[in-house]
Amino acid sequence: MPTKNTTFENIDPEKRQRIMTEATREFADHGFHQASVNRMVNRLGIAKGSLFKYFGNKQGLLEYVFGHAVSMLKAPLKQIRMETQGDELFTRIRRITLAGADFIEAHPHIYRIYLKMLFQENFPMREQFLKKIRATSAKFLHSIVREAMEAGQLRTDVDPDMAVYLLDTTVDRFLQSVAVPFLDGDLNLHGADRTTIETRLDSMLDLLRGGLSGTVSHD
Amino acid sequence: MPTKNTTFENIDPEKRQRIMTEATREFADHGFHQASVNRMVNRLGIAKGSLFKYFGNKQGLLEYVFGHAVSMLKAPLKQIRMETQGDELFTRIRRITLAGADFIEAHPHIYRIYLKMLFQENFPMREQFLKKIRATSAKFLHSIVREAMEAGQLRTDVDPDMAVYLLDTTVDRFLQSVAVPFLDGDLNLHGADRTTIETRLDSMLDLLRGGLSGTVSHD
Amino acid sequence: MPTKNTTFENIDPEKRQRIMTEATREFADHGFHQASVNRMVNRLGIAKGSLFKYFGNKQGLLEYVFGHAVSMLKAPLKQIRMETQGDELFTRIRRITLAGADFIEAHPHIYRIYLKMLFQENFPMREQFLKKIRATSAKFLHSIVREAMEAGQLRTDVDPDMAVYLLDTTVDRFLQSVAVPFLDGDLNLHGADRTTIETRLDSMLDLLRGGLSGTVSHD
Amino acid sequence: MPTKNTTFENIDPEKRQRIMTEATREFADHGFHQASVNRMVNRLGIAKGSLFKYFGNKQGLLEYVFGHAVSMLKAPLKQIRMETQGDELFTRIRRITLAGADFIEAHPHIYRIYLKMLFQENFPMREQFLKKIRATSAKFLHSIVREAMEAGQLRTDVDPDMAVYLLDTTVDRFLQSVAVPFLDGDLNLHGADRTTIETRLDSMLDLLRGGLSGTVSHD
DNA sequence: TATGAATGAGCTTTCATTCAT
DNA sequence: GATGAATGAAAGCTCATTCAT
Repeated sequence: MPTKNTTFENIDPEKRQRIMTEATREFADHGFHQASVNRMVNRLGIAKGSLFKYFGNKQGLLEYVFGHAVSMLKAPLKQIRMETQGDELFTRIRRITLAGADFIEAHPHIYRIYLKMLFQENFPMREQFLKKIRATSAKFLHSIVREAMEAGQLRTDVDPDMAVYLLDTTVDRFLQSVAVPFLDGDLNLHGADRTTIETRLDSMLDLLRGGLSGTVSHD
Repeated sequence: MPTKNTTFENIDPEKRQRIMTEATREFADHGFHQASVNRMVNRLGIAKGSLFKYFGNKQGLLEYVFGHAVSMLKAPLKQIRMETQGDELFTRIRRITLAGADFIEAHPHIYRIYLKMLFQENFPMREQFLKKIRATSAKFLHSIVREAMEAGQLRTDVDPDMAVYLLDTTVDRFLQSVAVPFLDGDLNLHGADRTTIETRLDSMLDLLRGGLSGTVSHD
Repeated sequence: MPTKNTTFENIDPEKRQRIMTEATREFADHGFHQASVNRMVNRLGIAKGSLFKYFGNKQGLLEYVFGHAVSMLKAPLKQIRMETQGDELFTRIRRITLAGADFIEAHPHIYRIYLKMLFQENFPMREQFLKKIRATSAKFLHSIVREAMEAGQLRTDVDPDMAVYLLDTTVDRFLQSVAVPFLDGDLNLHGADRTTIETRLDSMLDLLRGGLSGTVSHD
Repeated sequence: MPTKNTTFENIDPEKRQRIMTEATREFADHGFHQASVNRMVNRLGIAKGSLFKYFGNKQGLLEYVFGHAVSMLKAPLKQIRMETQGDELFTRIRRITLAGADFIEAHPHIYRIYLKMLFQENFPMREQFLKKIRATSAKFLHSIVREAMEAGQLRTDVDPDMAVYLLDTTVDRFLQSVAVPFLDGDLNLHGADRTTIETRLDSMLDLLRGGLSGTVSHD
């Protein structure tokens, strides 16, 4: 969540929006250390001192951007959880994944910051940020897996942790495939249109459903 | 593969090895732009000019390091392909995944460079490097999927591209879970011992096998 | 003396006092150039623009602070001069020195500003300020030395200027020893209690009396 | 003493000298925080990076300058101590003071750095530097006071610590009077010629001798 | 061939001061 | 009269790269 910051909160909302957009883009393009405050203020056409007045330092800006991003994620996530209450497990996963794809399309920079943070160990606040994100995600998946087990939609011999992990992995990597080139194999998911994405996702979930819920041949 | 580089190839092999190790570590720790040639030469105790004589510039060094890494990957990969010729699909996948885990444990820096490259768009040579790697991996998986289909180990209605994608995804993300914190959920794969890794992998492949090859309940 | 400054003189006296205290502290801690107007207004919780309205610029603030300090010095100095009228030379010096130590204890920041000004050549208004202070001090000492000579309390062959210088030096350095570490040798004057200070001062003046008056009291 | 610094020690001695002179001047003029590395390199006509290569950072430069200054002080101090072995106390003090005045005239910047350090609490390394200097000075004075007492040149009832303090004070302040305006009263010691300095010093020591030794020479 | 001193553009950050509200 | 957002020059410091020795 945003740091208490009276100056930044008091300026013209349109300007505020431009700064957030530009900063998000810069961090998405370059990560933290390689992001340049100079570049940002030059592109924004504002004074360098202003940015430091708003956020204290470069890391403060990052934290604000991150807080802003998280706050944008919360609303749609909560809505989906409620809307799919009672639905079958894979229907829910499908909805979540597509919502993720929509979010990535609407806010590609935010997702790229998240990916950079995952694989750049010296990203500031990395541990705190990632812990929070992964915990939220894990709690969510655990709850829907539990509900699915109680509804008899999952094989009883499946370790719930493993099920959560597999679903997480699949959803996560699917979204990476949509957002990042080189990770989508011959499925051409990167930058694909919505129809293609849905079709591919359905195929994939179908295969997963076989393992998680189906009768297993080698029993 | 290594750039043609007569000067570097002619120096004392031990020194050559130390330089490769140090450079690999630096790039793994800091990515490309944030890696510091100063730090490398200080730690190595060699002259800065030497490094530039050998590799022209920082990017040249990276390319050499990358070529060196790829050459180290080829041998074990080839060996596994041959050793598992004729084995069942999931047995082969299992072998490949465990070989990957071994490689990561033996050469953690190389794997971290690869991960950094995946998600840092401004990594030099990124496109070329990743295309080559993913192509190799895809070709390999396609060939064993085809062999599995011909041997009747896969449902006939499964799209081969989708099967390759799903296997790739699963193996890839499993290895990330072993190497990177925050990606292993409650399975505690990160930094786990060999036994744990094997057990988890078996559970996971079991679930996948259900989907890819098993009798499907909703047929 | 305070610059004519109607705006500042008209504000709430308590606020005025807080500003003076904070500014004095800041200049005492950091000298002139290193003092930060930002820090002051942050600590005071007032608007930056207000300070500049009151004093024009940073130097104006310093001048006001200095004038304020001088005005606080005048009263006790005048009182001592009158109270010790007719007393023996060293009794007067003793009273003055102890009054100085009291002032330093009551207003440590003021004394530290004075010391900083002495040895920082680029302190604004330095020449004017120091000339005024030293002139006051010199005039005072000259008058009591003259009175002492007329009263036959000093050797007749002593150069009055030299006597003034020696007394000034001794008093001045004694006060520095009380206020600044590293200047008190093994006498431990820095931060000492009043009793210790008086004892040390008496010993010292005793030795000086021997040289200046030609009589050694303890023989 | 100078930090181990191979790069700086390897460059052209003349350039090295120019850098030391310029840096000493800058610190003498502006203290530490207000001293500008930019200004130094501009005046020197060298690259900014070079200075940081030599000394790591601004503080490293200061430490080197300080070490250099101390090393320049040691030789003459040692020589005087030996040359005046067996001389009468005040003869020794006289020699030391005049040597101090010579040093200040030859190296005015060094002395001004010392003064700045005394009264600027946030001078880096201040405690360590001052402790070392004052300890050396105190040890020296203690030894010659002890020798004087053993030779019967001091009143037996004088506290040796007090004698050391008084001598230290007097010498120290005399040197300040020579180096800094506003501290010399009507004696006009600041910037005075050697003859004037010697005459004033003799008068002053004469007065001190009266108090410390119990004999008044001019009676 | 190997060295390492020199470079200067670039970085993040601070600050006194101005002025529209 | 009070406010506080905006400014931009200057600060300390890092770095890949060059080149004379």
